[in-house]
Amino acid sequence: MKRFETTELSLTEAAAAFAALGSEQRLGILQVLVRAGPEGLSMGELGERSGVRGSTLTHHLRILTAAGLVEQAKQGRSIICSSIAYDQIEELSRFLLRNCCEDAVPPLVKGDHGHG
Amino acid sequence: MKRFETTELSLTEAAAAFAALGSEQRLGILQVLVRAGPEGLSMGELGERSGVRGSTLTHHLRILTAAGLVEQAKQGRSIICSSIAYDQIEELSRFLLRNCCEDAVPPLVKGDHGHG
DNA sequence: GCATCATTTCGACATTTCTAGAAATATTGA
DNA sequence: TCAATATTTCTAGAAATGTCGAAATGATGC
Repeated sequence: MKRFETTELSLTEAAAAFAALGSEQRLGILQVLVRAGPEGLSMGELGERSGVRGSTLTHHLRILTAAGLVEQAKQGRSIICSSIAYDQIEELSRFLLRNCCEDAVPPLVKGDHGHG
Repeated sequence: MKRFETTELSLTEAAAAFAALGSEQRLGILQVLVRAGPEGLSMGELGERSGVRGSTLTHHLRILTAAGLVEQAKQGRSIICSSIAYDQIEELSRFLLRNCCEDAVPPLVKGDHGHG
């Protein structure tokens, strides 16, 4: 999957992003990156802090980057990973609630049931 | 997993909730429920609108309710399902960004990188 | 009790995802 | 070029998940 623009997420893209978050191991990895802040960490450092290393770490990072949740940039012989969850989360939340109540029974107006 | 209180989500609970959302099929089901609004739909009606029926639908609904995203209530010989994603989404977003930058290098103050 | 309708449980099979070791690639410095 | 470091690709077995039909459960009305 390619990186997301400001354009709306498709069902397929959103499901992939949620699936990426839906693993304790990957959520832990992302948490380490969120804690590390925008400067990011190398794969090696990330592996040490998260407890996931080598090919397994590569595997999970591929999924997280494909989902648009993490960015990777080459720097010397390291790969620096940093969370870009900040942008994605909002988009995913929007996705979940969009079209809310569109098919509800007539007396109920779109968005009019008090959940914010 | 039991229903969530206002208490903070654990890593395990959050991962389960995201995993529940991480299937195109379940996301479609949830979308139908969100569109239907708070009144909800019976399993049968939900099956027709989502295109997922019988034991497969039961299977996915079990996952969605366990994740705290859908509620089920018996009514006559039907089971009425309704989305409670409204509450859960906020909690999940909070989960993803919590502890942000906590481990960042000193010059950077917690939360101070302009994505907020 | 019996027939019917709505939904779930069970069991089997197909598919996907996870994990990890070994080999491969790429960068750096001597 | 060689050795060391950092990471990825390849491969395959193990584990989890998804799908579906058939039988089972449970509610309703006659």
